[in-house]
Amino acid sequence: MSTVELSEQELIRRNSLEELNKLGINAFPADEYEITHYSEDIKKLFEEDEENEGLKQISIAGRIMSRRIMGNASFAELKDQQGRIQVYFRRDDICEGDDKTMYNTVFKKLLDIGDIIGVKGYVFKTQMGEISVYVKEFKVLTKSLKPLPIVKEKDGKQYDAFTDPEQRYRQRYVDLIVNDQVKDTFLKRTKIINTMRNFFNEKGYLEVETPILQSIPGGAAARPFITHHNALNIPLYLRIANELYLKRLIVGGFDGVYEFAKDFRNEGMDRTHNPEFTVMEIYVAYKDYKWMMNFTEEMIEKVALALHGTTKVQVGDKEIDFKRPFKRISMIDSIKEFTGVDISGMNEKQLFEVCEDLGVETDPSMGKGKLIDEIFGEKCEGNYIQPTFITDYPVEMSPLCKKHRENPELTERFELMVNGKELANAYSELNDPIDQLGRFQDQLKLSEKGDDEAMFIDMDFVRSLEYGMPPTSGMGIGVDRLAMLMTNQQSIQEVLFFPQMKPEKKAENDGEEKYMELGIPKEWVEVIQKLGYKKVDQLKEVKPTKLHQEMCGYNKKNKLGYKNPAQDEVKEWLA
RNA sequence: GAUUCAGUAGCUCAGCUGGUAGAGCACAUCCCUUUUAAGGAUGGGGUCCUGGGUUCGAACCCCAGCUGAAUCACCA
Repeated sequence: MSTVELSEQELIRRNSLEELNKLGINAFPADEYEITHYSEDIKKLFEEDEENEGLKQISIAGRIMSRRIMGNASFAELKDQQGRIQVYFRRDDICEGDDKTMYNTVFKKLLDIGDIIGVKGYVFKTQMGEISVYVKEFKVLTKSLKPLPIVKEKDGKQYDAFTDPEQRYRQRYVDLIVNDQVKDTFLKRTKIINTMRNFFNEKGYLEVETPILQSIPGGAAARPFITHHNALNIPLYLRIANELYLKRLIVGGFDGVYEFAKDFRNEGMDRTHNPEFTVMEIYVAYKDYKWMMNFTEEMIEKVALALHGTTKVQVGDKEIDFKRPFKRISMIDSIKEFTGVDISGMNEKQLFEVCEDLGVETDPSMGKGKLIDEIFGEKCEGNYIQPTFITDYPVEMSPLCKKHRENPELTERFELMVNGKELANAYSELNDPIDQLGRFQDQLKLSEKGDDEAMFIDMDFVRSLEYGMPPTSGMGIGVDRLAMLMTNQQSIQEVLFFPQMKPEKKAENDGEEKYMELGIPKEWVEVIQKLGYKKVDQLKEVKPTKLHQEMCGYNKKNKLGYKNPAQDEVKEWLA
């Protein structure tokens, strides 16, 4: 990077780095630094027993988050993995002899907020009553060259918070450094996943991995991302679901399999959709969707308890209670409840009329299932704030789901609605290969009719069913959305470390060489670009005298100390 | 994709009706002290998102674009 592009504060830090080197201090040392304690543990241990022998000699490391520098004693705040702790530097303790460089120069002048240091010393309590580390010795572990946003806090209120969403998501590392509450969300996310994983493992179910690159993107209805395999010379798709692979494993004889899967869908992005997202899918043999409802309830209740110690979770301005059992209602009953219309047994034409009456928008490509789904989505879905199982979906909507044991127009399917949105989806899995093939073919017809999200046919999956899949129930749950609910975040970006963003646009400069070809000295190229002439072509349009003046002016203003070019030289470059 | 709002110092944000670019924190220099959003004084720091236009004059008005956010649409 050229020096003209650096801010004043960055230049000062680079300068400090050089000064450290001159003092023989490596600002990026290679050797291990021993850590005996972390910040929060120290505070806890000291609270319990101020005479704790283990705290008389400790070694910690972390990032400097604030400094209060005084004459011969200073305070700083170190941030480590657990949190923050104050450290106390005294000149004459750090520098025992006459040489006070380590304190006066290294600590006071050459270190900055953001630098990572290691500290050895003992724990004590200051006059102000704050548990702190008395520094006997410190070591520079990493110099930070960019200034951090400064966030101050008092009584839980933040001052000058680092809030710009774009910067927070693009530079999540900065977000994590300065915004302590962000880390907490992600710790909870992991805790959610671990709770589920332990729950499954205790039941003896097997965690598996299935292909992400698939030649047929099956198992759901969505537009896939396409890529290409060179050696095989075939298109491959990033998976939109892993369902069909997990069921193949049930065929293969595993009675319970699950996967925390990244899926990819090439669709719109908004507060609840990211192109890559995490879904947990689980399949258990010899069970049905009723069993799965109980299982799902139990799992979610466990997650809430693990996170909050209670089943009640605050989400926005609502309190959601994940205590078992959840309410259960069939889709048809739900529609009856919210619209007063009983749609059972209606044909496509009648359903179109119902939609018209209710003011639900339709289009001619819609089939029965889609119409019912549309009514439900418009009129019912948003009403389910407390966890509710919606059961028995129309057969057209669910090509992988077993027909209802009592009504062949319906399927044995449920979705779990929470806070007005779908959270989980489950079936008694369709295991009749003939029925399955027929449903796939119906999907193909839909796709020919113009439905671009109808499913692809996976003949190998049908073949696997022909060998026989035991009756099985499967469930999928959106992990990101579960994390949003459980951590009270309104945006999926807040529960993904690195949400998808548009690429940062780079200012398109012509390369240095192009300028130098014109005879412009290297040192001046930066200046000319900084003046706004990012392309060589732009130079052709500017008067040499003007450019000459601008260059000399810049040189003077920024005290670069370059030798100004003669006007004739400038004229020659532009000739 | 549509609409609305926003983009000014490293960060958070002011900037009136178009007239010399501002504050707090951070940074630098000096003084002082077991301080905690903790001191005091002084100072440096800007492509006012980009490109056009209107104007004697644009951070401000107009047009186009870029980036982000919210709502809607599409999409589970």
